[in-house]
Amino acid sequence: MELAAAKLKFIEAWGKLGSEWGINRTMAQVHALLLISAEALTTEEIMENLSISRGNANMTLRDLIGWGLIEKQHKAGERKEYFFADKDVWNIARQVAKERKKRELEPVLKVLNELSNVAGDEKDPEFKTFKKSITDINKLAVNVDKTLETMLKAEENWFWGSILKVFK
Amino acid sequence: MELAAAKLKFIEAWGKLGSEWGINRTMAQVHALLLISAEALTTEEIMENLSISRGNANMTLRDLIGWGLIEKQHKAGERKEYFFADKDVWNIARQVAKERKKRELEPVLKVLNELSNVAGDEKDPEFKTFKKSITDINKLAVNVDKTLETMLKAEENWFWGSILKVFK
DNA sequence: TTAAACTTTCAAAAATTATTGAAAATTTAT
DNA sequence: ATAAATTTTCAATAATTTTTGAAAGTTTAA
Repeated sequence: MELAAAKLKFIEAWGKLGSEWGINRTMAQVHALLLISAEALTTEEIMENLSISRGNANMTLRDLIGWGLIEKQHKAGERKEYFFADKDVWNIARQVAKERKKRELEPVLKVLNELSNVAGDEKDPEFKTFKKSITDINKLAVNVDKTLETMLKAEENWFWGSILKVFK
Repeated sequence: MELAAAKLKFIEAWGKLGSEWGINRTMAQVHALLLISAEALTTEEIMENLSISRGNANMTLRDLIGWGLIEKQHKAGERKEYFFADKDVWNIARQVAKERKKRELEPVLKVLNELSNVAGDEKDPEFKTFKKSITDINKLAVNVDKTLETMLKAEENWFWGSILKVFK
């Protein structure tokens, strides 16, 4: 396969994966494009490459900066902005984990905590079932949260070394 | 907070979480409803409880069965079908992990593997960057895959015990 | 059989989400 | 200051996803 075809295929696959996990397809594609670009690209180049509008490119790039996945660069003597992706895959994984933990896991943990304290009749099967499900989900969520917390602090080798060694 | 209000709040939170992770909101809500129901429910009851149409309820229930999260039950002397959710949260987590691994991770691993074999000019920075990104992502994905594989086979206590002990 | 009870299907409609593109805003060089 | 280059905004439009609801299909009891 040619490099150009391979790039297209990767951009498509990354976009699909993103959309299956609740991340805007275009955002994932722009990220993919920058991930496999040796050089930083301009908004113009990204627009052309992915056939998207200026407005879309601008908003998507802003979001990607918000996720901590890309950064703006400036070239000496040039007006326009260049965009460059962090290529360290472990950094990327941590950054995504960090953002999703903050945006999605933490709010749910908060709700689960509130719901853990609902008072009711211990003889009522409906109450008992509710309470048990909430408590169990809460425990699982806390474990996931702790593991992510560890991952955020860890070096890649140490993290996978620890996990895979124990599981071998 | 009243049990009724707490149930509503949980259904809403579970639905929101689902939609943020690429799972249809209604599907997550039906799952939530059954998770906190002591008794199996009929399609009719689910429709009323969540204010959704018969068609929607039917399709959603079929999908949930496809995900292995709920099952049909029949009551002696009754025509209609009842639906009941597995309440074991560790089973649920494994089931979701298993399905998403199969549906989403494995196809991506396949593509990454193909892309790992793209030939090109080692002197070309574009080729080198592409190759390195793909190789690194591939390694990460393989590690995730192995960890999920272990999780699928593991008992809850053993799994979290191993992870959290190492990380303490 | 027949018919009532119940479930499934799917084209059309509604709701949601993503994208466009042109105008407004901003920045920079002169 | 002026104007060209560039970026940002956002109302309108398009695309996608979800939901509806009524008709068709199936099952069961008598």
